[in-house]
Amino acid sequence: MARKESITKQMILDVAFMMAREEGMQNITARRVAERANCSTQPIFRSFQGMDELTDGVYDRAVAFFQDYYRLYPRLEKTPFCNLGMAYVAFAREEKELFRILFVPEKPRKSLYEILNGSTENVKSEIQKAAAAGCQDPGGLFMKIWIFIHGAACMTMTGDYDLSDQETRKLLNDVCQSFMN
Amino acid sequence: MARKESITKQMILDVAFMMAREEGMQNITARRVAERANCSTQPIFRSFQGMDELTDGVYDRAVAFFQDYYRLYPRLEKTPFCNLGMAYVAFAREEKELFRILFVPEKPRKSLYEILNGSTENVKSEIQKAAAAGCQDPGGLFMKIWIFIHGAACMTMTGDYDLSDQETRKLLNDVCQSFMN
DNA sequence: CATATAAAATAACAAGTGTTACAAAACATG
DNA sequence: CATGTTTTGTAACACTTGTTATTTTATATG
Repeated sequence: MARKESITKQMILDVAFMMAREEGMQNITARRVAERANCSTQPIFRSFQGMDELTDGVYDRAVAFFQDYYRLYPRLEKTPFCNLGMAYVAFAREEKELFRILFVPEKPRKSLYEILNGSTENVKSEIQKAAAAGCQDPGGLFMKIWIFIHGAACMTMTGDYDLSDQETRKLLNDVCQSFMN
Repeated sequence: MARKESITKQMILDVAFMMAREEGMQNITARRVAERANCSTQPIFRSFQGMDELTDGVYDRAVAFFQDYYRLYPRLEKTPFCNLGMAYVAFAREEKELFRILFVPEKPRKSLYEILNGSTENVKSEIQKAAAAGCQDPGGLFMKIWIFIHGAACMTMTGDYDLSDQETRKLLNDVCQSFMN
């Protein structure tokens, strides 16, 4: 009785998300999304109320993407903090635009902690492990480490920090050691 | 023999810099600058080849502004590192847009180190003091502290870190202590 | 004072934006 | 197969951007 849908909401979100990943959120425009989806701008505005709703969807995908990235990142380090640090810095290096969208946003959406709380239940439990292992004030310890990791990652994103995984590993281990005492 | 210039290059730069300070670089447009300068867009394009040249000038002013800010910031702390940290975090809190322009830029201009080298000759000399005071590898120490400070400042800019000066002071002292051992 | 000349204002152009009105096309059901 | 309904494409509107052509304005010098 009616025409078959050929450009789905998912397809549009896929295209827009890839564009955000490659060029950043501010370069997403209706016509450019349409071009990359090989269609006119019409299917976009059928699936979304407006460009804001589309970029909101892209943002949500970025959150999920990071959480998957972190969940699947190999845990090769000695402590959960170092694992978190290695993954976070690697994300900043490999996904600069997404890192900016998520962790240095111009318009605040979710806070760092909201994003991480979807990913770091394991980390939180590991904080308790650290506490059980004799560390007093594990919350303060986590804050310090997190600030350090965030600094290294932000500098990685901008190119002001460019160490190898091996060097980063050593740095994180050193710093964690320093903070534990 | 000719009309007197009433809108100078300096006036335009002043206006554009204040706009960058309040709303960020990406909101600087020819017409908005003209409006705040109470003139048409014509004097802008007489003084500058194009908007890029104007924003370059704004960036240079931002660099100088930070360097002045840092030079004049009171030195109340026990170590030069803590002084640097307090000033840097305060700048991130009080000048969020300028901090973003300078230290989390989308298009890289000057690196962190280039900007600081205009401000931190004192810091560099203090590193040598630290070395003389018995610290081995003062360069590595400075890097760790700088990463930490940068993390705290970036989180301050985005609102993910919001501690009082007193709490920040304690945190910096703790962390410096940790790194020194 | 008249005038030449530089500066500023006006107004336009071309390009790009979000968004929407309308026409064309495709397809499931009668 | 015809038809009605939904999706898609086309084309436009209103707006904003950088930039420039042209006109108006002010002023230092003759």
